[in-house]
Amino acid sequence: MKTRKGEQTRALILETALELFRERGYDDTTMRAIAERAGFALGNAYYYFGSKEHLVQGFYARVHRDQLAACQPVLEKERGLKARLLGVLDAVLITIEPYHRFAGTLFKSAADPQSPLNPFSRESEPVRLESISLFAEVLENSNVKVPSDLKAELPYLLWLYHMGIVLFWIHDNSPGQSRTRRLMELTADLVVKLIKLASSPLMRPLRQTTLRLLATLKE
Amino acid sequence: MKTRKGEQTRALILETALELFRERGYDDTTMRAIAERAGFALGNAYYYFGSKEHLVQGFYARVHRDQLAACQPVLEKERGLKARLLGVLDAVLITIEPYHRFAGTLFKSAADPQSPLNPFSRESEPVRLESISLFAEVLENSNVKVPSDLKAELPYLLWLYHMGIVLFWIHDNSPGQSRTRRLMELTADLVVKLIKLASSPLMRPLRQTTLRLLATLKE
DNA sequence: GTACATTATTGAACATGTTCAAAAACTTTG
DNA sequence: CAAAGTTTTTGAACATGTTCAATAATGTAC
Repeated sequence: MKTRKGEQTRALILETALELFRERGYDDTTMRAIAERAGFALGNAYYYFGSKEHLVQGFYARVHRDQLAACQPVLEKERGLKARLLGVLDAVLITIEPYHRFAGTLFKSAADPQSPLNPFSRESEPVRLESISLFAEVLENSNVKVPSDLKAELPYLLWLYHMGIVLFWIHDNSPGQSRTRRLMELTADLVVKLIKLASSPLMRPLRQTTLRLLATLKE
Repeated sequence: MKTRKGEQTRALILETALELFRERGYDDTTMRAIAERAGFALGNAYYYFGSKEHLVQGFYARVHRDQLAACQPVLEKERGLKARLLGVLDAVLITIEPYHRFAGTLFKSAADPQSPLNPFSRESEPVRLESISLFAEVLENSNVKVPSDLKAELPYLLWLYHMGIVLFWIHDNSPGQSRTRRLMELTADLVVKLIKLASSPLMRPLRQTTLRLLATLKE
């Protein structure tokens, strides 16, 4: 039956939750507070979201949507790899910025291999794949040529790199997370140089060894 | 006053906790169960350990002590860097093996920047510094020569590498965590080769750039 | 040994995530 | 529209981490 009424309540609960997450962080946002502000009984929140953590999956999806939108202009205009990469990273940081306080305690659960919030988990797969394909896009329409063996794995590697930046951002307490931005600039440059270096025919043997290692890791 | 009685109770509670962690994992070990099996009232556990997480600091200290002991023979005998490195990694894996189930849910908290369990936190500093100095030892008495600029940072980098291995181990559900052992072999070889490569005078400029980046990251 | 101080221990209370059976609201069917 | 079925909502109950004031045990000083 899945009526419109349900969808509305569901959306309202998620909105309220994100609002409270921004205001007080994860731990200090109680399920009771969410239910109360949304105007429902406690149990109702659990009808739509199986647990507090499931609310965070909603957060992921929401944030990814906003990131896509935020980096579109740059990806349409720019062709240089570094500029495109920075465009995406910039979009990511801008989108998650209001949630900095929230992100710390969130990553609690995210690091647990059993948790559905883990970026490598099956539950996170949809968002993860979408995110990886965004980096494929970054690469695809840039003016940098990479050999096909590397090209296949590079989007995933760039996604990993981007996760590293986000991890650093979480720990970054400098005003406005300025250190993360510095890191972003420095490493983006390095990453692009490294890609060009690794693409050289001279590097083929080392490149293939490394790619094989990577394949082993991914099962 | 800090009498012997107190120390005994404290030790008993920690022992019981580790026992239960091994048996049922972290989440399924309730503070009540620990208190009950140790033969005390619930509140008493909190007299000695401020929270459930504080019990984990006890786990860290204990495990580090065992690791030191386990790798001592290899460090006294071997001089080759790869063998010494593998000796330590092997000791680490052997020591934490009974806690594999526990480690997953544990790293929940460990990833939270605010949590005292975070390996980078101030509370973890004592154990962290001891662990880093173990890698200094690995390097110091090996037969590999590294330039002094690199030598200063290398123990920390090796510690990071070792944390990466442990992180992989946590996620590794292959029987006996055999994939982690394969990864260990492969990467230890790579790491040693990389160290030798980075030590070459030709690599000085790139090495220094990278070290400067690292310094920036560490504040 | 008695009085005092410190350390250990208890048990009850509280907050919060989660579950669930029952009630209410809504939709479909005849 | 009434009956039957489905979705939504409620409120009370439960488990567990945590706190705290009260009590017991232990040590110290005279």
